[in-house]
Amino acid sequence: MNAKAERKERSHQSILESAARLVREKGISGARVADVMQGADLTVGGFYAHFSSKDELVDEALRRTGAALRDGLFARIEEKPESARAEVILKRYLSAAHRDALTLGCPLPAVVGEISTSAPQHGKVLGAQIQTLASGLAKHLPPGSRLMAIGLVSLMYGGLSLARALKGSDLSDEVLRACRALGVAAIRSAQG
Amino acid sequence: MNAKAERKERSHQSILESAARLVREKGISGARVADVMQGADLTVGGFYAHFSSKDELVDEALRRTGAALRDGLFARIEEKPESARAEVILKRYLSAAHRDALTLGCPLPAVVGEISTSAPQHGKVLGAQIQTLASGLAKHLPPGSRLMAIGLVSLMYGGLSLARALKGSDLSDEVLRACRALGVAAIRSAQG
DNA sequence: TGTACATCAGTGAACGCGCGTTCACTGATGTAC
DNA sequence: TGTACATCAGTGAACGCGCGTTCACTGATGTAC
Repeated sequence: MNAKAERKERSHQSILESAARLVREKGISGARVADVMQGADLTVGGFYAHFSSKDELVDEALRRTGAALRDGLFARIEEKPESARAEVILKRYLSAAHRDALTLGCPLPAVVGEISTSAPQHGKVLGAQIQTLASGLAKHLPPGSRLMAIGLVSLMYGGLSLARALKGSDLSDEVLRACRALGVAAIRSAQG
Repeated sequence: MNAKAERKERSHQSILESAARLVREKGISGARVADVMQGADLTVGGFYAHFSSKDELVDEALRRTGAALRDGLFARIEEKPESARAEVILKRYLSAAHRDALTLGCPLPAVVGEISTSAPQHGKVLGAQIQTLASGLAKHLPPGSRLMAIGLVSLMYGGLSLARALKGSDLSDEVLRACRALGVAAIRSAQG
């Protein structure tokens, strides 16, 4: 029970990574089980040896993409001067690079809209991810800025989401620019 | 060709209204043709006497919901003192009532996420709606506030979208409150 | 160590259901004379 | 005005396809003795 279990674990991770990519790019309903398996170099039938349902996979994929997003946003943030950190996080999130990297980065734009018509557990998972993200951002704002962090997360999500939906038009770039300006002004005024 | 044409026109409007309701509530893919027709007290088969495809219906529904949203947001806004107007619009949009009125109000939360995987024309229509909304808001901000208006629209959309996705949790109300605070601060600082 | 059997991840096809679209038909409204 | 025919919005069933899930089977890995 060694090589066999290891191989299975590798497959499990491949499936999750493939699902994470597809969920970010096409949302929950857009991430078809057959496509997920193909992305992991496997065939559909084997899926249920790893997950009891698509919904279970989606829950895990949401947690994984949330963690990956935070890793990226907060990476090496201690290297920046303390007062610049929140601004750096905001600008990383609201960058053209992040908008264009569909299979990486934030899953929220693809996922939030279909949450209320999908399995209720997904809403719980998403809520937890958003809380965690806001808390992470709040650490780089003055004490007592919990609500401000939530507002900034909403602004970031809203901007990225619209920018992706409008991708290819001038408006898409303007949205990113406008949200960065609005966010930066808010952060600076909070820092007094 | 009178009573007949009138009846057809009434049906046409019923179908559009039904589609507008369903698109706001469940998004594009969630607004099934059969359900739309049922909502208009008609049966599926008759649909294609009115629209050549579901995509054509969706385009018209998006335009209609956009116009209805603006009507609501900007209604009787001249009755308010000039300096309070932008704030009133922001608060109308980011209200719990608007969050809870799924079949009325803004279609963006249900629709934006699936735009990039749906018919390209829908993206065009949506872009135009967003432009128009931002322009309408800009009229109630100091001259030259186009970018600020775009940022505010992004914030409003982001907040409402998250609040609807998180509906039922405390976080949902906090999101609305946080976005109102952030938006109000931005408007006031723009007004100097 | 070798041999017979057990396990189980992965395959590929099938099943059932939902959805957009099509189509033969109906019956009320309208037109021709 | 009345009568025979034409039109066409709306019906209800069927079609085709996509998708989640199931299932009989395979073959490599592991276990018992």
